[in-house]
Amino acid sequence: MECNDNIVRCHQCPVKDITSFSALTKEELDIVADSKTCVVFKKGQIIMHEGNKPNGVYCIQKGKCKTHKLGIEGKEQIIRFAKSGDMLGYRSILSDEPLSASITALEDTHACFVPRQELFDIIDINSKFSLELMRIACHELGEAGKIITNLAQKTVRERLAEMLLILEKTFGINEEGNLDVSLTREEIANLVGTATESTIRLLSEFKEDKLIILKGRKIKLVNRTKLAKIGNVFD
Amino acid sequence: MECNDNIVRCHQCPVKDITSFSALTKEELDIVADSKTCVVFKKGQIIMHEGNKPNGVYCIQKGKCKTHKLGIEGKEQIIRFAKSGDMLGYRSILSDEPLSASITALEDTHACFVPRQELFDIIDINSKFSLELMRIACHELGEAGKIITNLAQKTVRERLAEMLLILEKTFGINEEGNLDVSLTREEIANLVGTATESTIRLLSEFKEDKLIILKGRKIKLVNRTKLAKIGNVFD
DNA sequence: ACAAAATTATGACAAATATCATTAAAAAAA
DNA sequence: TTTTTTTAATGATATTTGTCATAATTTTGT
Repeated sequence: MECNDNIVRCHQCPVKDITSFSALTKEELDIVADSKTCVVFKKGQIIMHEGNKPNGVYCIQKGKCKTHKLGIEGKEQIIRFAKSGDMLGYRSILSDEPLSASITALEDTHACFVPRQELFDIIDINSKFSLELMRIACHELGEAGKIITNLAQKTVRERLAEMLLILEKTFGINEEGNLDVSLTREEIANLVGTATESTIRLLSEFKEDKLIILKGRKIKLVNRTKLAKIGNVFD
Repeated sequence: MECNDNIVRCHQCPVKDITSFSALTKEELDIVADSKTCVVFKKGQIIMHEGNKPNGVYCIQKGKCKTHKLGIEGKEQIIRFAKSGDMLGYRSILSDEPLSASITALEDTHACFVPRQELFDIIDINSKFSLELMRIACHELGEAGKIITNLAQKTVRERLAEMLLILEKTFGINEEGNLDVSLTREEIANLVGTATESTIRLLSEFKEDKLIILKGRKIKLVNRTKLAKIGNVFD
């Protein structure tokens, strides 16, 4: 799992410019490069565990993760996703609270661990970096408000239609034109906030109505306009 | 509405120590004191409007507010509350996005407006203040995750029971022992994410079952243990 | 490739919740 | 206070969604 070959240092990291670390000076990036550890998580592996106190954050170089909380009777609720360039665990570090959710790799994921202290050291000397962290946290807070409103007011059908569009926006599509993320029906249900059976039924309906094409876990969106209409998506 | 009598300057402000401004030096607090404007909002008045770009934040000295988003067909969704010591509009300012929600006074509310530029000036020179802002935003993000999980997994009945306990925790109780906040049934519904009629019915049930006492908008919690059990509240 | 395990699919039914309609009560305005 | 408006209460009914059961299919591990 540990692959501490710092041959690719942060300065050459392909995701450097899309992370908060883009706000760092060359010297500050040295601090990160010297203290960071490279790690690979296998598909399905838990990266961070709800309730724990992490010693730092992970910066995803390549891969996809889900952030999920334990709900009633152990049922998983997926809160959000993370992909290349995203930082994991910063909420817990910056609020000085235990992790409010677990993070699990959806596919093999390469990430760099940056220790807590180095983060705080940089926050202390670089207000641009601090602002960038605030921007991310506050943006996420706005997104959370949208999700809350949708969960509270939309039907399962509406939420599922919207979620398919969100998944495409988040992960894009692959060569075959399918959503570039593989989720079980149960995971989709845990994301939409419904029973697995309901998700299966509604996806089948969408397929019947030629809005999507299903091939196992491969999902291809066909009629985005109609999906947006069903999902009451206006933006 | 404007009451720019700076007789009570920030240094003597009763809520100074419970706000992020507690991280400021005397000199930095001077900057705030010199640039701030005192304002009073009447009950029901909109303080900030969803979609707008605010020019600064409000710091609540006294009063209560609701933060609410427009949902499907104009239906209001209450996202969170704010009270003495809370800052309004910081999410939008720090993410440089339009307001994701409106803020309305639930009762006459005294607040101080601090212009955007002064905030950024202080962020630039005081990392302790920046960290405090991050702490608040990240804490709220954790709370949002809990709300998402509850909305996705709990029944309306469970959410209403839990919400009564949350309202008590947030606003406390007054001399008469009632929740120290006055909300219409519709507002409670818009908070819980259900139809007004369902809220009315369930509150009546809770009253029947001697869990609460209702007198118009006055709500007194009687059996908190049972409410917590119904609401699947464990903490 | 094969067996075992997990996931997906579908039907039947139950439960929760929304909607619409109407009346009663309370709060706000004149 | 009195009137007007808004809010609360309640019944009847429709709709949505969840639950349980079972079978088919796919994925995973060996």
